[in-house]
Amino acid sequence: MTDSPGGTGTGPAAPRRRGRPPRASVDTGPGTRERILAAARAEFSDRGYDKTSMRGIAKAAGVDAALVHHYFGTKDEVFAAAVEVDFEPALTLSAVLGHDLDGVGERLARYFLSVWENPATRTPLIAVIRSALTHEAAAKVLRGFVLRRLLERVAADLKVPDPRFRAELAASHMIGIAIMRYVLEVEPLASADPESIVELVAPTLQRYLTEA
Amino acid sequence: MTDSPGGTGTGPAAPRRRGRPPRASVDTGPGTRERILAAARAEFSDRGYDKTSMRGIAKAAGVDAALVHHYFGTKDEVFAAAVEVDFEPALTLSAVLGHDLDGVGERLARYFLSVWENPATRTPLIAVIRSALTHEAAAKVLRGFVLRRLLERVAADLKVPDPRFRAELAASHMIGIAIMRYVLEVEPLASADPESIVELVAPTLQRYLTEA
DNA sequence: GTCTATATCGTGATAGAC
DNA sequence: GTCTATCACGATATAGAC
Repeated sequence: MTDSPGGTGTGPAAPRRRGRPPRASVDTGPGTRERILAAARAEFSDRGYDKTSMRGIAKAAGVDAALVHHYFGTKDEVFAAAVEVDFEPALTLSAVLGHDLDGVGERLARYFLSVWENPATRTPLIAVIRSALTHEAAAKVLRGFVLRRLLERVAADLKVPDPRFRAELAASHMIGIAIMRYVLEVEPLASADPESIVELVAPTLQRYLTEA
Repeated sequence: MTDSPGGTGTGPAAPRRRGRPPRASVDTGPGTRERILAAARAEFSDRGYDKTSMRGIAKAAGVDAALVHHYFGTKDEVFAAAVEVDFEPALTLSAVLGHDLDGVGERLARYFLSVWENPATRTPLIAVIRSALTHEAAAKVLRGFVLRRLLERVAADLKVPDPRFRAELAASHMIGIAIMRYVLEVEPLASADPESIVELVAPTLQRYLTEA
């Protein structure tokens, strides 16, 4: 059984490579992979998971559709790679929660807006939120990563009854703002000065997170 | 012209109704049309616009797919008919905003939760929200109807600077709560007692809508 | 490594039999 | 009124030529 390349010579004995790793490992192309990822992020962010097609990603990246499959495999894997945001929130969150809880509302509001005002971090976040309401994989990302890890971290430092509940109320407000301002782009919220939002929202967060 | 039922007696003279309107007015079926609408609401609510198919609606309603087309025409029309909520918000809103702005935060929070706790009103709302982030027609419904008409009505009564902005901040919080509690079903928010939510959220709304 | 060609499926919508 | 049959289209994914 199992042809060894040499064999007896009876057939053409096309030497079928045996040990070749299944997925392209060398990655010679210049920035092809990165271009595809950037295009995927933009597409998922603009259209959400379902309405984004592999063809559309490929066209936006200027490559062939089969290449996307070649690099990432299935569509779900493209999505996962596209929204995988590398910033480590634990670090920055420590600075936000910081030493005491005085002024945590304002620091949190400002941190939240800074993340969303920066296009590099905003794009994958919009992609996740847009897709989370209709696609289960995206919902898992939102629930598991953003909410679980962030909320647990925040709730751990609170000194109020039902800290998890308080943290979720704060999060619900920020998610609502993100949707209306960055996804739905409802005016005048969409064009409002970030500082004017901080000014009004900070006391709310402060109350949820600290006031008994 | 036009046969009178008695006639001359030549035929069996089955008395054909004369004024019969073109589209099934009598609705002979038990509640076929209503069953389709209910199934459509459920499907749109569970899956969002894009992932809901005419075939799926038909199967859930126990009818043929072509019937859905026959009754409603296009998929967009089915959606429009399914989410068209008949409650007149202007009336109830008047009671919420009421005479003075004292306690408007609590009345608004309680009204908001009562609408979402009632399955009859919740289902089409979830359908709209689920679809709004990916489907333009649904976004139009949310933007134009819910936000425009409700927000304008609320903002008109406020006595603060930037009333529209204030009303949107309040709305963003309620939308965020609706998404986390009813769509994503994040715990413990999803199972929390409505009154405990009112208790914490009411002061926030009150401040946004009244405090200078 | 890159792309052409294609297999397979599900979609919305329509025409027409009964 | 209800359903069968079908069209035209776009989707994911794969096989294989160069």
